[in-house]
Amino acid sequence: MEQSNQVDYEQVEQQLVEAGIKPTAQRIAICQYVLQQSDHACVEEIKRWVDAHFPKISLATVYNTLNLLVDAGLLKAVRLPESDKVRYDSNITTHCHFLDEESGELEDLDPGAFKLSSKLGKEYKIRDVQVLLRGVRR
Amino acid sequence: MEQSNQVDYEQVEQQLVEAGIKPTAQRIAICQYVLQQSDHACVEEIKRWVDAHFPKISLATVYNTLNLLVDAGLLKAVRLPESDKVRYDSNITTHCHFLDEESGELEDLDPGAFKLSSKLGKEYKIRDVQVLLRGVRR
DNA sequence: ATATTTGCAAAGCCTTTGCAGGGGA
DNA sequence: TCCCCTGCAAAGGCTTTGCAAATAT
Repeated sequence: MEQSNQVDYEQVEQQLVEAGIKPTAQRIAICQYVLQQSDHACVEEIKRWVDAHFPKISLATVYNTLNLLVDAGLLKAVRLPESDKVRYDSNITTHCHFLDEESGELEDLDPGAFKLSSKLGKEYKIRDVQVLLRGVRR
Repeated sequence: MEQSNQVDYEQVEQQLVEAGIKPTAQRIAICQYVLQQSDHACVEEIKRWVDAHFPKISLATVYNTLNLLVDAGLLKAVRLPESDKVRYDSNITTHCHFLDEESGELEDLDPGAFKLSSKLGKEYKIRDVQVLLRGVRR
């Protein structure tokens, strides 16, 4: 497991090109983790993974790349009130998060599990919806 | 306008006592703003207001007091992905926020304007719900 | 050859903390 | 008096930035 397989590599490379981002080796490495494998990872985790799978990379490059991906719309940045750390979510569809306040774990909820009905006036143009449920899971 | 009136003062003092917080002059000053007048203010704004209405206070005390209020449940901390700054919300009921991405303004939405229905399994014990709509308002 | 990207280190921003001095009960 | 609070300054954590060296086309 955790092998950097060829499929991921090429798929990610193509995603970058399509987004107008030059697919450097560092960026591809980061994307293999962040777009394909990780789940709400923070920079620290991303750096750790890349360090284990790529000869050498600087923290600054990790940050630069993640910002690039967010700006390109390939990734969403998520920030929880209790932490200074940004988490990165490759699920860019509108979905709902559940935060287990005991474990700190953040998970995606089944989109069918809830429904948000809005009766907002037409003056509101909604571009994104973020829903965070917090509690505990037994 | 912006007078520190007696009604606010006493009301806030009582809230603090009820929450088990010693009502010092600094804390009351902060609360007069943050519990009574401000709307999603950040520390910077709070400090500015208090400086204008109270002889002298340190930034550390502002932070300490806000954390105290949050821990006591009198205030909610809100953090938007695009900012490092925490905002403080005295509306502690479950409600929905709208962020105008052009002005950066955060407003409460009418609770009747939307509804969140959840069909989550019983293993989920929800303690809080945070909904943020983002977009523009014409 | 030329335009980008990388990497290091330093700086930046917001928030927290240690500790001495001060004030209220 | 005694305890808690305040305020300063320093530290802390995360992220960004400046700039020179390295890289790719």
